[in-house]
Amino acid sequence: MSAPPRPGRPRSEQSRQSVLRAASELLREAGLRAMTTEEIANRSGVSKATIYKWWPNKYAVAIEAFLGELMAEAPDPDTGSAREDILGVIRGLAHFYSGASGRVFAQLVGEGQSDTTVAAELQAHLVAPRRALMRTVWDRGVARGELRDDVDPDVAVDLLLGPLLYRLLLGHAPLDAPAIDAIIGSALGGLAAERAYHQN
Amino acid sequence: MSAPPRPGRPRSEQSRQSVLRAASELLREAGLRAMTTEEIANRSGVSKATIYKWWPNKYAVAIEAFLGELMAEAPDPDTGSAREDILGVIRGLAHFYSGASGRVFAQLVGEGQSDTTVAAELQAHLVAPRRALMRTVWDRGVARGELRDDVDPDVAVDLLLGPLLYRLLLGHAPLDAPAIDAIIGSALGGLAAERAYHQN
Amino acid sequence: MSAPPRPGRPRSEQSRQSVLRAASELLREAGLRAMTTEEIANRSGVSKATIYKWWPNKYAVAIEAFLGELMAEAPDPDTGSAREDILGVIRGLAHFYSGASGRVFAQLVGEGQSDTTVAAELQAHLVAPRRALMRTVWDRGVARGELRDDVDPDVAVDLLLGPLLYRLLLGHAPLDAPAIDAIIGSALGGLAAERAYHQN
Amino acid sequence: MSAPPRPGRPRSEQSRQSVLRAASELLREAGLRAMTTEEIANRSGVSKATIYKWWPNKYAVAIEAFLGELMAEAPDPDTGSAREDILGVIRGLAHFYSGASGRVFAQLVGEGQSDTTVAAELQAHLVAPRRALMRTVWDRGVARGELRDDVDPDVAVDLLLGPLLYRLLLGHAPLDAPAIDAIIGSALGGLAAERAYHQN
DNA sequence: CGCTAACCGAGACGGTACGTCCAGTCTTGCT
DNA sequence: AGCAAGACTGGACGTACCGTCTCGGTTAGCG
Repeated sequence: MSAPPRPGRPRSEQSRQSVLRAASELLREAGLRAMTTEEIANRSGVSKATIYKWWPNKYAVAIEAFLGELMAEAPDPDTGSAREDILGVIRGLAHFYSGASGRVFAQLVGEGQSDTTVAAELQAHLVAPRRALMRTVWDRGVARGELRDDVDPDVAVDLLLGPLLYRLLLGHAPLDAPAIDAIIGSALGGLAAERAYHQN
Repeated sequence: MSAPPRPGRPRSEQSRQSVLRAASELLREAGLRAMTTEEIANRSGVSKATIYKWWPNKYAVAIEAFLGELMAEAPDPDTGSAREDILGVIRGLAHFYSGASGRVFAQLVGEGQSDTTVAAELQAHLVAPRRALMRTVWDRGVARGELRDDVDPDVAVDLLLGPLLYRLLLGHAPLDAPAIDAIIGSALGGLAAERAYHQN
Repeated sequence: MSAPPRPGRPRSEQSRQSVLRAASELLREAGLRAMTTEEIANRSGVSKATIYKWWPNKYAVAIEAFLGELMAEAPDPDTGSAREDILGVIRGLAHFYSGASGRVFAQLVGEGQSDTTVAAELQAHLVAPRRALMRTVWDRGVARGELRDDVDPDVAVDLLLGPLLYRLLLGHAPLDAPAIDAIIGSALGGLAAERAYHQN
Repeated sequence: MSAPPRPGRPRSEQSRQSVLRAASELLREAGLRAMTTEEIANRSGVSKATIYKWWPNKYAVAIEAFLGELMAEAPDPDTGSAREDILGVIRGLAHFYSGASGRVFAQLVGEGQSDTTVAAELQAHLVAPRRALMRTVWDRGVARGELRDDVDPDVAVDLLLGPLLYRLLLGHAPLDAPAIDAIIGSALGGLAAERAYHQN
């Protein structure tokens, strides 16, 4: 049931948490790049050697700290209406992106462009789960006949989430409630004037 | 009309080009982060002091080098069909994103998450022009009655470009031709099963 | 008579010997400075905590390991001739200095320059006994009238042993048999051309 | 005549001196082992990177700092008497060994036991010159008939200098004036009771 | 045609963070 | 109690890169 008692002094849970807490604060105060391992060590009272023993570099710490904060996964709203479900998920996401966490997330994505490890971690822990949730919502809507069954689900998810990321990372326009509603509305309704226009 | 003739030796055009060429090579070979000013100086035969005299830091060099390569702006296809115009523009963009330039662009966007200056330069020189082009195409489609006139053009552009950026930056799915066509097809046709479903 | 039986598990003699044996090997293979407590622990199968429980630091382990190897003290030759006695002692010493033990000894002396404890241990266990032996030989020679009775015995011992240490520690010349004989011969005979020259 | 003007900014002589001065102070205050490169950088106002550019490690800095302090080489007394010449040189040396410089020198010799580079530097700059001076004095004494011509000069020098080093490094007895005189007196006069005793 | 201002290559420099290493201590649970 | 295993603090190490700063030498174009 519990972990097999391994010999030797066990890893200090308190140290782990102090490090993650300190990293979390620094991420908000200074940002990912400006945060230094040294400062994490100072704030947390945990020595640099210990930090490097458990994490390969500050980005790994940042990701774990960031994930720890998200606590619970975003819940599946399941309102009975595909449109409302989608809006629910996306609004939650937009709210997350708009706050301090959004900046940190964006910086992690940025780092991921040059650091494969960061990208993989992000993919596994932050991107995939959200795509999966959206996929669940999508499949339900299709099953109920509210959403098109001739659209590749991956494409559909990209169409719903892509614009948010685009705004978060390029920052050319806000991510407020009206914007979200307009984006989702247009994604569902389509951009072409005539339905017949679509013939893929 | 032309530059007022200033006293003293004029800036060396050859140095400028050597630097940009060297930076360009390094961007492809090593990536944005791994590229060092020192190495640009070595390869170009231009001293670090001169580089710092004309550019504030290596990111400015990278952006200028990167822009110089793009040469001509993407042209407006203007085929007579809004759908074809959009496909033309997006296919060109996807091709660009899929190559080596795409990686560099992604790294620049990544850097922009922590560096306001980089973000602003990207916005001005790489993001805005493309949005503008897409906007032109969009407006023409609306005028011809092929595209909806009740959708905010900014939202429409986000819907068309967002999924591409999403795939480029998160890398969860490819950016090949079939994917592009599916994305654009779905964006135009909408995700909802019934047109009436849309009522924004 | 025997040790008072203390409560609890007694110190493991086997651990002690494993540590000393491992330290001994490492001293020869890597030298005093490069030898780490960690490695002693690994090789000996004795934990670092146990090592630090019984020795204050790695130098103490090194000294004890080193002493253990010397086993028997150098014997007093007592040949009947002071000259031969001196040569016997010094030759033994030179032989010892010339081998691997000599390097270790030199490194310990080196460490003693910055670490008082090491210096004191060396003094007590390695330097004093040899000086004492040499002093015994000296006194016997004086008593027999072979050696001068107007020379401070400490000075005499320094004169006989000093050149050896000098060669060991500065390494400017070898410590082979002819060199030893020449040194002792000159020390006994004196450097001045005329005996009368000496008038201290 | 002067150095050929090499391109680039010349090495800062001021930095060099600041580093050496700071190292010198620290050697006296803290000793060789306790002195850190970091602290040299702080005191001197010279960055660590610059220090590591010009010296491979703190021991190289220490040696250069130490040598710089010795300024002039010890002069050849040349009094006309070999005995007086020897006494002059040795007394100067003993005085040097007895002071703060002596401790530093001893620590350097100690370090030299584990670090070949340090040993070589010491040999070249501190040991060899003194042996050379002593050799000069020796040869003159031999030429004048005051010193024995049947003793290997290297052995003679070892006999004169060895006991000093021995006392410096093992610290079993002082290096004061009477000790010096006794040592040199005995070295010249020899330890054997009868001159005939010597027959090497 | 020579003056002079601005250019430029070479490379030293201060600063800052990095990631590593080792000494020595502390904490488990087993023997 | 002793002990193996191994986590932990503290602090120095040497490296790397950034952006600034001298040097000496070069190169327009004005006077």
